[in-house]
Amino acid sequence: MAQETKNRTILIADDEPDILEIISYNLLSEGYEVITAKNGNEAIEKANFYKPDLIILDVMMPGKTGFEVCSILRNQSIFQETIILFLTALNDDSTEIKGLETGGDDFINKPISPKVLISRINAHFRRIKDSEDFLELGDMTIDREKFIVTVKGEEFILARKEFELLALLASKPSKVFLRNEILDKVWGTEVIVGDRTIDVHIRKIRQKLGDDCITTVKGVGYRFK
Amino acid sequence: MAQETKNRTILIADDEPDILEIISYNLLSEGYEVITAKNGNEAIEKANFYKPDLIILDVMMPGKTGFEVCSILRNQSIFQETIILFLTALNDDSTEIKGLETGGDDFINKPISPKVLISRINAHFRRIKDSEDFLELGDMTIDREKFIVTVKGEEFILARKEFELLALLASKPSKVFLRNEILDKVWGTEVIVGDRTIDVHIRKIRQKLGDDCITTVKGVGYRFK
DNA sequence: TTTACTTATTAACCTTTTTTATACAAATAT
DNA sequence: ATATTTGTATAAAAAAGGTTAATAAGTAAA
Repeated sequence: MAQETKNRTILIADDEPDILEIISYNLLSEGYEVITAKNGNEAIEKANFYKPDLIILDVMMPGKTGFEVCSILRNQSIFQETIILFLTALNDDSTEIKGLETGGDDFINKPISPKVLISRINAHFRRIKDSEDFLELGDMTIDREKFIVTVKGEEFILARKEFELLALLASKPSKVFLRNEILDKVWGTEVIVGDRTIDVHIRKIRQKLGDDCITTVKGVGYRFK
Repeated sequence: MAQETKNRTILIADDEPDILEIISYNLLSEGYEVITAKNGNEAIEKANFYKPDLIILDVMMPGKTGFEVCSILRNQSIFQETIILFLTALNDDSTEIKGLETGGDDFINKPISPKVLISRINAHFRRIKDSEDFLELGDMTIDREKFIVTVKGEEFILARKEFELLALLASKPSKVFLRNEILDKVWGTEVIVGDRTIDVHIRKIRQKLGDDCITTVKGVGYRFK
């Protein structure tokens, strides 16, 4: 399992440097990208900057507690789907329940066995499959790593925004993506673009791959296939 | 949280009747449907029959162990997405790791706190939300995510207001929605539209899906089916 | 660094669809 | 029967999206 790179980023927030180091070491050797934070506020900043796939929060931290960090992040739309786990030495039921009800996905007691932690993390990732690197949809193929789209064996080269837009729509075929949703995920929340920008990109994709791969749902959004 | 029905089924397999009873009681009062099994083979049979959304497996059971049951189920495509949790008194790391690597989603040590168990179960269900976006009503199907309405397998495309109106009426079949209620929920409180607007939309829905799906209750409002 | 080229965005304008208003017919209740 | 409410056709208004071309911003090669 180890060695190869997973393309998945994990943020760990804990005020004990030892814990940070042990966990980092183990996650790195499993192939995860690791970001660390020493307190709650740093965790929020780094989460926003690195947009990790999974976040490990110590409950007791100076400044903001793990629970507070979790609620704040869960209120941001980009962290709605992020896996969040709590870590704590406080081994009591009500704390655990509070953590899970605050929006946490798992709750792990210290002392931690690195192997168990990794197993749990892997188990959580097993359920997430949207960011797969290679999509095969009917006669179309989308390779996120090589940035290549294939229709009936023929290769097409899309520009980056075109590609990301297509990949997003294709990640859930026949789901209608709202314009806001598209803007959030392809352009990010900070960037503001005019209201014809999406259309123009859609048009270019259609021009290259054919009109029928993306359908418009007027007043709502766009849908793949 | 308790009382209302969740429309979610949980299968519990354990050879200790006491455990079965305690967990059943707690899950039932949370609104879950509960199925029980006394051993591994029974668990497999009942899983296939009831197709539960979540399965709780005791590791040590006569006949087949929880791990064996898990592998067998995971090999069947219908249980690929099912949430599976293990329960055991064996509190050691390697067992836990084995459980998670066998395809389990969570691993809980006995003795169990029913409240913690429920919190964990709720946390797992929080990630699965497809059933809310999808309505199935007789021979009609309304998919809020895909914005598709289906009648007897045939797909219909409705405009946004038409869709929202239908989805509202269908959200509580046979409830009569007052005109004001409809205006509030579909148009919002600020917008003011003429008094024939609803009728016109109702007409268009009837035109597309047939006259009988929405009935008029004169002087009161409209009702689905 | 400059040049050539690609990509991203915007603005202007066009087309289509959706939504609403109007007018009148039909239905229903009192 | 009459007043009230709802149904229907039509058309206007509004909204949404499509298209094109121009411009800005990046990138890579010379």
